[in-house]
Amino acid sequence: MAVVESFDGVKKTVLIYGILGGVLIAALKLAEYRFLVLEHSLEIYGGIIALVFSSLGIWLGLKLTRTRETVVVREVPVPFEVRVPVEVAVPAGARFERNEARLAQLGITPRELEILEAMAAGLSNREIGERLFVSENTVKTHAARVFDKLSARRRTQAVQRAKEAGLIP
Amino acid sequence: MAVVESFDGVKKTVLIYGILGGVLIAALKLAEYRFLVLEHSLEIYGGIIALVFSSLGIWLGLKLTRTRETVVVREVPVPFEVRVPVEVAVPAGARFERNEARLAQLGITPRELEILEAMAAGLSNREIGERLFVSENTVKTHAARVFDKLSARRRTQAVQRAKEAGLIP
DNA sequence: GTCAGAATCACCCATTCGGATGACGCGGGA
DNA sequence: TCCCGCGTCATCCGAATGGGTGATTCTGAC
Repeated sequence: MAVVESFDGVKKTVLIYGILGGVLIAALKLAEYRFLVLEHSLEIYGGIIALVFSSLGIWLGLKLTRTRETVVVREVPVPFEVRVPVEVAVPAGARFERNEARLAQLGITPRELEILEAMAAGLSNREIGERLFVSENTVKTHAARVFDKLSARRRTQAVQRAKEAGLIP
Repeated sequence: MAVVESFDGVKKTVLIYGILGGVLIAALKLAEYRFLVLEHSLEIYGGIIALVFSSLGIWLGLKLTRTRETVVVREVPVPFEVRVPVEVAVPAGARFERNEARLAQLGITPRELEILEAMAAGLSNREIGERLFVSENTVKTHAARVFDKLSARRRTQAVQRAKEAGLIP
C-alpha cells in the first residue's frame, strides 16, 4: 500500500496531510456548488471521504501498533564459543527454533532480523521495502548493519551465516 | 517467519477491504434515496463515512501489523549441562541426499551445480572463478543459465529454490 | 531532561550482478 | 562426418548491491 508509505515518516507527513485536507476541503466546496444538484455528487463525495479516511485509518492503525512489540532481551553471558556451531547443526525435520542467545550476542534487532529473513527468501532490497512498507534506502541501511554484525560482504554470505547460526530456518 | 507470511495475505485483505467498501458504497447509495435526501445532511453523511472508514482502516492497520508483536525474544539462561546432550542427540543432522531426479528434470549440468553450491556458500562470482580455475565471465554464464533453469532473478532466490528442491544441502 | 538505541530516509560512489549476445573448442552420437 | 550439448571466454549495458556519511524521529532508560 503506497498510501501508508507516503504517510510514513518525517514532518513531511503533517504537511502532506494538511495539504490533502485542504485539497479535500476545496474539492468539497467546489462539489457543493457545482455538482450537488447532480445525482452522483454524493457518490463522489463519499468516495473521496472514504479514500482519505481509510488511508488515515490505516496510517493510524500502523502508527498505533508499530512499537507494541516489547522485546525483552537479557544478555546472558554464556561462553558457548565452541558448542554453538555444533548445537545448531540442522534440526532435520524438526520445527525451527531460533537461537535467541546468538541473536542477542550479535546484537541483531528484530527489524534487522526481518530484513535478514526477507533476504534469505531471495527478495531484492526494493521488494523487501515494499513488503515492509519502508523505502529501499532503509532496507539497505538495515542490510548493511546486518552484514556488519555477521561479518558478511554479500547477502548470500549473510544468509549462509545466519542459517548456520540458527538465526533463520 | 510469520511476518513475511502475514504480508503474503495482503492482497486477500485488500480484496476483502475493497469488497466491503463497495458494499458500503452501494448501501449508501440506497440510503441516498431513502433518508439522506430529506435534509441537507451532507456533513452527517460524510461523518458517517469518515467514521466507518477510519475504523475500517484502523482495523486493517492492526491486522497488518498484528504479527509483528509476536516477535518476542525470550530469555535463554541455559547452562552447559542441558546443552551438551543436544550435541549428541543431533549428530550433525541427517546426511544430505541430492534430488537427482529434479536435477535432471531441470537440466542442470554438473558444472552448473558446482556454481550453484559455491553461490550458496556466499561466494562472489570472482571468488567462484578463482576456486574453480575459470574466469569470472564463465561463472556468470553458468550462473545465468542456472537462474534461467530455476526461474530465479537473483542469486539469493536461486539458492533458496535450489535448497527447497533438494539440489543443495 | 538528557541520552542512547532503534528505525527511518537520503545522497554519493564504487563494485557487483544480471541480461543479451556472440564466439570457440571438444567429444559423443545420429 | 556433422550436429549438438557442454564448457569456456568475451563485451556491452543497465540494474542491483554495498559502503560511507549524515540526518530526523521516537522511545525507553537513567
